[in-house]
Amino acid sequence: MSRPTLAKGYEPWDVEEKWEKHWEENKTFTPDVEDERDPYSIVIPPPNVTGVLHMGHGLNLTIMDILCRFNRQQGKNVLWIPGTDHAGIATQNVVERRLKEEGKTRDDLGREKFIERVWEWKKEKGDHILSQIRRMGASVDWTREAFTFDDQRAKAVREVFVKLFEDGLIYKGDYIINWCNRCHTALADDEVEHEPKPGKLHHIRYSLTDGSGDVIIATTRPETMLADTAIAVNPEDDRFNHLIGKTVTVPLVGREIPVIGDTYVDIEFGTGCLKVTPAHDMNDWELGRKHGLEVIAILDEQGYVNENAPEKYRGMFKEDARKAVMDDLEAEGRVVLVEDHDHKVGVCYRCKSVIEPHVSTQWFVSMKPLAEKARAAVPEKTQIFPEHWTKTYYKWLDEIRDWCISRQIWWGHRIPAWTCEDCGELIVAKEDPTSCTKCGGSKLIQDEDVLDTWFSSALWPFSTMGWPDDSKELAKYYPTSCLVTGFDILFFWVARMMMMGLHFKQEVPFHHVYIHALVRDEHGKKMSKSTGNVIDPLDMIKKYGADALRFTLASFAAMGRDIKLSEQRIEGYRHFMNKIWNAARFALMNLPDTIPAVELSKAESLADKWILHRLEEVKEQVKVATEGYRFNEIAQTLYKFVWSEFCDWYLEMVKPALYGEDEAAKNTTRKVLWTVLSETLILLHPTTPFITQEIWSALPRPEGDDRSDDIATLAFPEMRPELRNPDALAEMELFMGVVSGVRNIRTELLIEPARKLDLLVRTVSEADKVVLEANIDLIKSLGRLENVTIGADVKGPKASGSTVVQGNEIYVPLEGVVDFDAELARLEKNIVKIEKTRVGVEKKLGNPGFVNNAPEAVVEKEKAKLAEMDEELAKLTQLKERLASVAG
RNA sequence: GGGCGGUUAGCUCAGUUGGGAGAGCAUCGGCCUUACAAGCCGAGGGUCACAGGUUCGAGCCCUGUACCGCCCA
Repeated sequence: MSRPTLAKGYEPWDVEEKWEKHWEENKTFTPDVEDERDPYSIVIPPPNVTGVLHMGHGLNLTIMDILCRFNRQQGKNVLWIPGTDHAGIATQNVVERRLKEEGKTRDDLGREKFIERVWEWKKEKGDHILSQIRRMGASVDWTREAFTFDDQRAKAVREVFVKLFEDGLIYKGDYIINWCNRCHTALADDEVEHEPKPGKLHHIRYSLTDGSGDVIIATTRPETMLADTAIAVNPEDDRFNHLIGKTVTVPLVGREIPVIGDTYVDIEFGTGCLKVTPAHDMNDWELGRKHGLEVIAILDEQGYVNENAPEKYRGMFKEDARKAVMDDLEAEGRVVLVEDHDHKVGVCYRCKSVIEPHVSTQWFVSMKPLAEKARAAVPEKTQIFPEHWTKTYYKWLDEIRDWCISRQIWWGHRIPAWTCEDCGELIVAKEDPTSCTKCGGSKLIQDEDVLDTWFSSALWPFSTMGWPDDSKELAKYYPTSCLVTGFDILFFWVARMMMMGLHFKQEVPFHHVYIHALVRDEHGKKMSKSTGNVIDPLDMIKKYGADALRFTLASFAAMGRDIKLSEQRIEGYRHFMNKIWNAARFALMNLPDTIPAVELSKAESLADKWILHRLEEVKEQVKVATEGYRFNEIAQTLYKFVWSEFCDWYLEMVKPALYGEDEAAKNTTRKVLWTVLSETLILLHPTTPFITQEIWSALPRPEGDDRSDDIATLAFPEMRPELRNPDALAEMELFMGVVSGVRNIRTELLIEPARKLDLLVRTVSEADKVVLEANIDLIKSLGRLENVTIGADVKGPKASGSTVVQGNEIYVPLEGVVDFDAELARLEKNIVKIEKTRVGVEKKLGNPGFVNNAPEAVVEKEKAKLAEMDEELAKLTQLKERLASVAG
């Protein structure tokens, strides 16, 4: 078949689109469930269906894709399930905003029509993010795409709700919840974010009912005093503990309330006296429950004062009520002090409006029994990486409160609970009931509320595999191998999946959890639209290609650190893509249509032996790094190998052989070049799938190599321990040292690069002499040299640029070429440099503690180092003196 | 207030059982050397936040301090 030729520079756009389509159309990543090989499975953290791809998704997808592609290479049966999340509140908000543009509200449409509108919107716009996932190159199985609100997932949700209800783990009750006035819904504790806001601390005087004095309390929310049902002091506070048991009168209201004692009260804070308002503060609610206090709510669901407050304030919005209350207190002379006080205010994680604690009837899941099992499973059944997140996971589970799962919105799984209008029976059922199970009546009213989106997300690892139905997928791929996510949803999501997995599958949902960093901007700020510092992954893909973006993200993904992304880095790695591309172009220009069948062990040239040795090391390093989730190490290892070794040295060294007449040597090198390139492509493939695929498909093969043109299906390169060759590594170091030495002399003495120089090497050993002589032509070409003389008795002219490489003296004759002062200075610089490190080593060896206690190998190494430096110093000094005698 | 993480070159960051401080970018100098100027060759640059401790030896382990960030109350 004819193979494509490569363009001069790498143009990612067409290439990426081509392979993305190819993979999806060929179902390359749809695994065979019947396949007997070991499974490896991942479920995608479903992005909001309303969302657009951001850098966090980019990182998340890159990491999962590296893992999936790598495990395919390892011969695993890999399943990666994609999908989206119906994002109840967020999605409803989006559609409501659209309606508003038409001048309508959701109530104008009614529940049924409104939900139809949301589905329409979802079809039209909602799947946008899925195409963005495709652009990242994610090797997901598109045939198994799931949605948290589709029919199969709805079935799972009902099953779970009913089962939990029957197990007594779901209940309905009055509780103080976080209420978003704007979204008109309850929020779970962890859906509330805390933002620092400037505020005031108001000191207000209450009078003891018995007339024996006053109590001054401090509050940030004076309007809630209308709902006070107690005053609390710390029983250890000698200033106030004598008040416990007395009563005070609430100003403006006239209600008589008790003074209670509780160590919860912070003696240092404010006045040391706390007003207790169970209906409007989370902590006060707890306090109220503990002390059996009355609960009086004076604000309604929209934030207006209700009929439980004195008539004067009714109908006022809370902010206005605050002002009115303060004015009236002022008039009564009860305001003692108002001071500035910055405090943290809870805001809705969706709309950022201030959260109002609110007492209402909601549905809850009892967390304690579920949490205990989820806690116990880590780290025995599920390990968290990096490990330190385990502690945070425990802490949250230990302090967990019941989970409020009802939401007062329309877009979501409606709670499968019905009330019989005739007898009041509550029916919870998987199938919609037609008649009351108790009285047989047919007037059944379904609960208006829907479930928290995270309720369905919590089932994701098994609901995506067809649960509650029996499925081959569940048998094969559950538990999943690894969950990859950011720490911001460790609680929202990960812990709850653990609970649900353990409760319903009796097994953890994943063996590993890899927590990756948050992506921030280059100054460490969280990227947000309002700050305007968002780096859009799609923009980056358009500019630099998906591979460059992926490689950048991988190279930044060191464990346990935030990522500060800058566009410059992406640009830098795009250059790397181009480097790979051009190395491949070079190879293609110099490889025949059929790669010669030469045994790699027959490779004789230093370059071949060395690069094969390095390739073995790199294969091992990449494998170990990937297995250890050290993605930055994968990137670093490959970058260095490809650029600094393969391109900078190997390709330069094989040019003469490839251009030469010696057919045997040429064929060996062709085979080695092809091997190193093709295996490196496979190693790079999980990180940069597109460019490696494109090159691979253009690459010729040896006779009998019938591997697929699709690099995504190839196995990890086999390890060839017999090609490891430490001698070649050492010889190469000598070779590179000599070439670099010459180059250094040339550049530092400002000799024109084009000018041919001579070189004399006085070798220190026969072995070194053999190595250098064997590669004399390469030394000439890489050093731009004319005549090279190597030998133990070589005498360099005094007027030379010179240096010492592993004891071998290097002379570049410079008579008439250079100014001697510059060379003297250069030698001196080298001497000083070595002397500096010598001092440290000498000191170390002079310390008996070191010589006696350190491992012998370490001591020997230091001794050898000292000897080498001494030799080098002696020679350099001699060279300097010789030159000085001529120059003088 | 409690918990967690961070502090290494001008910038962004590596540094895995404690044993010669590294990379990329940026900077400086020189090159269109026939795969690549998105490139090549070379150079400069660091009291590893601070103070103690353990050790023959600490960027790494322990204690404390300062500053920055995040989470929770």
